[in-house]
Amino acid sequence: MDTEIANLLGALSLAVMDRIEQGAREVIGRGGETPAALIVIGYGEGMTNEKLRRILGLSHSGTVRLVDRLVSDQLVERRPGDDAREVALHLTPRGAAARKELMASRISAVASLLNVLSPAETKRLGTLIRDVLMRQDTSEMDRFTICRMCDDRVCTRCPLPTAKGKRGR
Amino acid sequence: MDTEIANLLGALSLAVMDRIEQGAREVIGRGGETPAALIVIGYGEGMTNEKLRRILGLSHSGTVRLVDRLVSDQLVERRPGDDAREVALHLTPRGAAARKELMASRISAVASLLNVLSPAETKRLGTLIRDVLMRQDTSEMDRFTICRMCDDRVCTRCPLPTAKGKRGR
DNA sequence: GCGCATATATGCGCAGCGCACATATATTTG
DNA sequence: CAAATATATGTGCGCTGCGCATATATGCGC
Repeated sequence: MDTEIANLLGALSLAVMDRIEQGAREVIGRGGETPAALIVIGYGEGMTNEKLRRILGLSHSGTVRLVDRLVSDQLVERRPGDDAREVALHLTPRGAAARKELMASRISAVASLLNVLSPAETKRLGTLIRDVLMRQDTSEMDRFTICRMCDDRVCTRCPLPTAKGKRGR
Repeated sequence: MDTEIANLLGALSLAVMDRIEQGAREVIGRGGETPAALIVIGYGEGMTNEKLRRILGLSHSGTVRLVDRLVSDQLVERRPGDDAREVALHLTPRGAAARKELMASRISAVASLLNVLSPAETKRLGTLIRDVLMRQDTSEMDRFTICRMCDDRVCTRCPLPTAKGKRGR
């Protein structure tokens, strides 16, 4: 049955995200969309509050307060944007370091679940996951949303259609 | 690279959980571990607060307040347990209906991502996911935790070692 | 300049959760 | 059997994460 496989993927995804979120909380001491925000801000220089908001799927105020937390944790700083209405978000050195640690923690959390497969099985699984992602009908923003925790040092060929999922534009 | 595949699984898992959580919030108007709690309570009659706490990975008080919410939403009722210290949690008719809707929403959310694969590909993916889960080194409680959103009408042969993952015991 | 859209910030409140503590019932031990 | 201990639940309090409504500042078209 197809639903049985959907159920299995749901269970695996839950296990994966549990581990990712736990690791993220250990690294930066924050939960919710805060770790994703740190990663997204690092994709490009000068991410704005508004773009971040759309990628994370939060409200305006929620995003402002999230950035407040990142600023007070000295991981991010607000600089004036080219457009004087905008705030350009930049990682501090501490923020860049935390971001790297965050992504490493995420990869290692997933890998620890995955390393029970043989290399051949892993490769087959990778191909299938790539196919699933490649064939999704995603808007530009959807792609950034799905990729909001992705490790851009590792994801050199993002399968999502028509974008690399790497730039904060 | 192995880490590349880990990254892809992380991205897919995030997409899957985003959709599951959004659907759950639409069905019962609550987030966090509340939907999982409703599903877990439905696995068996007389789930206790303490067992629930361990499965969901929450604190005592967090669990009590979570159950308070379910009770005030008239989805769950507290009955005296066999052991007079325990509270036996039971779904109300409304709770059982919400639970079914919750699980259906979850399956359909995952299936909508998965239906881009051919039947043969889907089957291969199912086999690989089953292998990943089957080979995990999980404690008894880990299994309930991983299965805390599983649809017991669909998951007739849970791959997790040494248990069916179906009973609330 | 004026009206409107865009981007950010703030006041306020709620959901979800943990810590510390209190209470009630079982279980073990002397 | 009584006392100490373990187990299960409930409560006061506060924090994090977030949304709604509103206010302010800047850009853009006319």
